[in-house]
Amino acid sequence: MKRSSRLSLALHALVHLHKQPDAAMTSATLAQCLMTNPVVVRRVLGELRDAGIVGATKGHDGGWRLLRPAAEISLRQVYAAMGESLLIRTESDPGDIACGIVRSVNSVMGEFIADAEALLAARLERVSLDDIARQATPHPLHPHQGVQHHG
Amino acid sequence: MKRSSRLSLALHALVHLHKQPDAAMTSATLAQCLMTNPVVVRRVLGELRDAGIVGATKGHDGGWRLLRPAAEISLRQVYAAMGESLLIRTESDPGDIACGIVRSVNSVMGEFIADAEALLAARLERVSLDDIARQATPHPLHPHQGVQHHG
DNA sequence: TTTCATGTAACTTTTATTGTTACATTGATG
DNA sequence: CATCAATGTAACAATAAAAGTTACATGAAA
Repeated sequence: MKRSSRLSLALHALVHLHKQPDAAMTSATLAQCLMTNPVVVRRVLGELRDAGIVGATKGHDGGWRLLRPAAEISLRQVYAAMGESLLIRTESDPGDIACGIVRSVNSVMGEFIADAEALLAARLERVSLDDIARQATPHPLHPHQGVQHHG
Repeated sequence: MKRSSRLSLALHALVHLHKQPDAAMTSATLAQCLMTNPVVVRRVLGELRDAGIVGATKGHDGGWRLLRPAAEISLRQVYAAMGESLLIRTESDPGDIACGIVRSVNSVMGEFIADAEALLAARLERVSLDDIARQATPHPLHPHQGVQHHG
């Protein structure tokens, strides 16, 4: 896996854990599913563990498990746990801040970004891990749920 | 300038052009203001030229000018001209799409991102280049305008 | 026709991310 | 208690994206 974000990697792993609720999955197994490296899996899931979303056990039959039902894990929680922003960085180099124009560009954009972050977080709160899992194996009577718009 | 986005570079350049309406500014002069390279300036402003936001003239006394009043240039237009997304990429590697879970993660996130893009664009439409310029040299009676929230 | 500017291609450097190796740590199990 | 199997983490290598640089063609004005 070359060009993916940690967020979608995390979601992918979480859905796998959700679909295998009876046994823990090792980083090695997950790495095969995600086409990446076990250490990368541990790095990403480690952050979700610190946030109380998954649990890890060592030793025989150890591995990773979901700690909560998928319907109670929102994408907002996942993305907050990763400490990642959905928005690109727009600030300039620290050296530039002497210029008043740079400062005001940073200030205006910074306010905008902070505002937008909150807005996006509120929308991510409405999508759960279960929503993704259901779309992966759609129920016959509810073939396409999709993201909830304009709610 | 090492770690900055093209968008804030563009905004910074545009404010400089706005504050010097009588003469064209060369990429070399702008590069000094922005602490970067003339070619980088030309690359960024070239996209704004294609979008009709700035004009470039060659030869003696040539350089860059704003083609419209700053109050009529919205940040949405600028960011659209750069063909850049404010949101990070979340898709996985093309090789992964065989997995149904990856497809549904991509699908859910893709819908979300598209939705969010539209939302952010609508908000950027409300901020103009003039808003940034006024904050850089605040008017005594309106010392701090800020970004228009919740309007 | 000389000069000064943009336009652009090609390449180098830098930075961030991801992948990898190696090893310490911890818990179950015989 | 020794062993095996897993996570935890540090350190390093490889890769990709972004920015910086050089070089030169093109066009407009004096």
